Amino acid sequence: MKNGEVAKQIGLSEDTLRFYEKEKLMGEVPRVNGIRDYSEANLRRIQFVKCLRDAEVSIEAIREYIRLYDQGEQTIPARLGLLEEQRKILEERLNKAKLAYDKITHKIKLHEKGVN
Amino acid sequence: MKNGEVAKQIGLSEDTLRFYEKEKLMGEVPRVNGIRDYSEANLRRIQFVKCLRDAEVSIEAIREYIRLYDQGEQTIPARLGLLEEQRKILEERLNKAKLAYDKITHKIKLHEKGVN
DNA sequence: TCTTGACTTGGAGTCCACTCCAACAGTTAT
DNA sequence: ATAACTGTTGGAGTGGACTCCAAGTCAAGA
Repeated sequence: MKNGEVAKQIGLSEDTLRFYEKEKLMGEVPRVNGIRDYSEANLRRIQFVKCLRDAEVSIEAIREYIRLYDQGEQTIPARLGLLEEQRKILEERLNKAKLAYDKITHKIKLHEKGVN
Repeated sequence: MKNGEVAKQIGLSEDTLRFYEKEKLMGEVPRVNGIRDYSEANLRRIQFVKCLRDAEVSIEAIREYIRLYDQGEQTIPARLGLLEEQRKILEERLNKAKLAYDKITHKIKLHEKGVN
């Protein structure tokens, strides 16, 4: 599958896909006549990366996770540590979003009641 | 209350406080001998802005909300629209964070079971 | 054969939200 | 009164994550 098709299917720009490759988030991407031909494994990884990026996990953290992953079994403890860390960050973000959401909801309610 | 004290109390850098003022997020900040002397109203606003920024609401959106707020009652409908919009964005973010969180949790579980 | 269109690369540019800095001023402690 | 501290301004610099662009290659269709 070529870059343009993947971009369309996954919902990322072609540039972003190339950028992620440069940033070592996707491992080896095979070429046919110099043209990218993403494998199934590539696609799964892109999906995973996109999911993490959607949740605003940093490129840096994703790269580190993948670097470990590609080194095999003995990095599992390190990977676990990294995942837990990201989980904490996400939890924090969730809480902050929730808080702002609630404050906004509260403000809306005040408006609706004509209090404000 | 002076810039440094406010920074310490609220948990923002002094530069950030000045930056927010430049970006029109704080309205008038009174000066004594050219030195900022934040009022109670200023402080409440800073708190609110911080809460929104913690939830990653853009400076742009915050500025717009505040611009409306400072124009009084007749902007309430517009403000409501803006708040609803931000609420939607936050909801989206929450969902994405939740999704990534779940995927990561799932991956951790797989590791714990030694599957991966 | 010529054009169109999708692809390649390396590198520059953009946007956002800060963050740092130089140069200066006023207050406080010794 | 001199140093240390805390503040001021305008403007430049930073880091992250893209996004755009020029110049080129290659394959397929009119």
